[in-house]
Amino acid sequence: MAMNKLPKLNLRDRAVLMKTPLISGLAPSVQARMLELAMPGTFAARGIIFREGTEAEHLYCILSGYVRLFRLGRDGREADIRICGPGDVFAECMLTMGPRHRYSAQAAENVTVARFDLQKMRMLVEREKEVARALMQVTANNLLSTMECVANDRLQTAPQRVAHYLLANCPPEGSEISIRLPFQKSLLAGKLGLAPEALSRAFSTLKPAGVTVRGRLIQIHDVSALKQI
Amino acid sequence: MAMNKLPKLNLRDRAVLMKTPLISGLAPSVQARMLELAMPGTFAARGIIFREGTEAEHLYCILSGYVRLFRLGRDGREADIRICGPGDVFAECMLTMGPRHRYSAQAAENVTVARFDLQKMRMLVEREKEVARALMQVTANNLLSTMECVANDRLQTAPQRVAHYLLANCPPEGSEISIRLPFQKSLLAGKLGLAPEALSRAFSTLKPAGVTVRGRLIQIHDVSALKQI
DNA sequence: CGAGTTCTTGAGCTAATTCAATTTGTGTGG
DNA sequence: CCACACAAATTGAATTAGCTCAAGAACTCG
Repeated sequence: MAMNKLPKLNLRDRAVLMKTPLISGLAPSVQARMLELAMPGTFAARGIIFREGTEAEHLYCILSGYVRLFRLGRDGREADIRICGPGDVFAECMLTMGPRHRYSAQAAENVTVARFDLQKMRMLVEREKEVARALMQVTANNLLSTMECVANDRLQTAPQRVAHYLLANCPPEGSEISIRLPFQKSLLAGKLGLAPEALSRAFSTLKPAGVTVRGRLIQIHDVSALKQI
Repeated sequence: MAMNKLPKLNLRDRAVLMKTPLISGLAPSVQARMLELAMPGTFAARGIIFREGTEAEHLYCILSGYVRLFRLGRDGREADIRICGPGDVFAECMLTMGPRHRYSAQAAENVTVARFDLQKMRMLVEREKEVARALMQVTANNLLSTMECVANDRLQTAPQRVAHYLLANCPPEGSEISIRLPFQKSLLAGKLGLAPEALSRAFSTLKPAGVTVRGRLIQIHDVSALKQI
C-alpha cells in the first residue's frame, strides 16, 4: 500500500461530504474508499473552477457555497446553465463524455468542494457497483432538472418563473411564509434565464400577489395566491 | 427456463437495435440479454407514448421515426424539451427517479421502438456492469445535450439557432451542401424552442447568407458564411 | 459611517409571439 | 394520373416580453 501524499479533507468537510447524496447512500466500506479519493478544493468568490474547452480532471461535489455553470456566447456574453449548491455534483458527465469541458464553472462566492480524480473514479466505478448506482442517480437527477429548466424557459414568463422558484423553495406549510435567498439576486436571475433587471421587475409584478422583497428576505403573504400565477 | 410468451422483436428491428449506442458497445452475451428484454412497440403519427404524471413502466430506444418529449403548461400550451430520433433512448431516468413521468412523449410520425421493462432493467443493471456503463453513457450524453440546449436558448437568436442546427447536421466537407430535414419544420421549430412562424422568418433571414429552402430540402451555398452568423 | 457593490427604476428598442389570411405542399380517391 | 381536400408553411400586422443602457437608490461590509 503506497503512502498517500495527497491532501486530505479536514474532519469538518468530511462530515459534510458524508451527508451528501453522492455518498450518503453507500455502504460504509465504499464510503471510506470515496473519502480516500476526495481532495479538498477552495475557491474565492468569482474564482474560475474550470473553463470550457479545457481538459477535465475532476468531478466535483460542493461542500459549501454556490457555483455557476455557464457557457460563453460567441460575442462574449455568458449564459448560466445551472446553479449548484451544497451537496450538488457537477462535471460528472466528464467520467464518460470527456475529455473536454463543455461549459465553465465559477464560484459565485467563497466555495469549498471535494474533488475526485476522474481516472481514479473510473476505476472505482468499475469495481464498486454502488458507486456506479450513486452516480447514475445523480446524473439522472441533473438531467431531469435540466429538462425541467428547458420546459420552464419555454413556457413560463418571468413572474411565473419567480413564483415557481419561490414555491419550490418554501416549506409547504401555512399561507404566510418568509424565505431567505441563499445567494445574490443576480445569481437567481441567471438561474432563471433572466437579466437582473427582469428579475427585479418580476418581483414588482408579484407585489400585488402578496410578495414583499427586502434585501435577501422575501415574504409571501398568500401562498395559494402565488400558485395561481 | 420458463417459456417466454412476451412479444419479440422481428429480425429487422433486432438488427437496427443492435446498431444502437445503447447496445452496440456491449459484449455479445450481454447484448443477448438485452434482446431478451426488448419488446416491440409501434405508434401511429401523433400517438401518445406516455403522459406526464403517469407511472413509468419502460425505458425506450427508438428504432425508426421521431419522438417528441414535451411538457404541458398550466394554460394547455406545450413546450418541446427534446426531439429523439433513431438510436436515441428516452425515459431512462425513470430507472432511478420514478415512479412518475415528468414529461409526455408523442410520436411525431409512425414510430417503432424497443421497450424495456424498468423492473427487469433494474435487475439487469445490477447484474451486468456493462449495462450500467452503457446507461450511464446514454444519460450523460442526454444531460450534456440538454445543457447545451439551455445555453443555446439563452444566448442565441432564432437565425443563430437555425444556423447552428444546420451546421451541426451537415457533412463537414465542401462549401456547397444540401440537407434533407428528417422531420417536419414544425417539429424543428419546437426543437429549437421557436414558434413555426419564427422558424420560417429565421430561414428568410438566412437567405442572404446563402440558404435556400424548398420543402424539406435545404441548400447551403456557403458553409463558412453561415458560421459567421 | 462611508465606499463599493448590488439592486431598482425608467425609457427606448428588439426579438419573438399571436392572430389571421394566403400560399404551398402532401396524400387520397376518382 | 389528375384533381381535390386537408395539412403545413409562409407572410403580414399588431402586440408583448424581455433586453440594453443609463441613472439613482439600497444594501453590505469593512
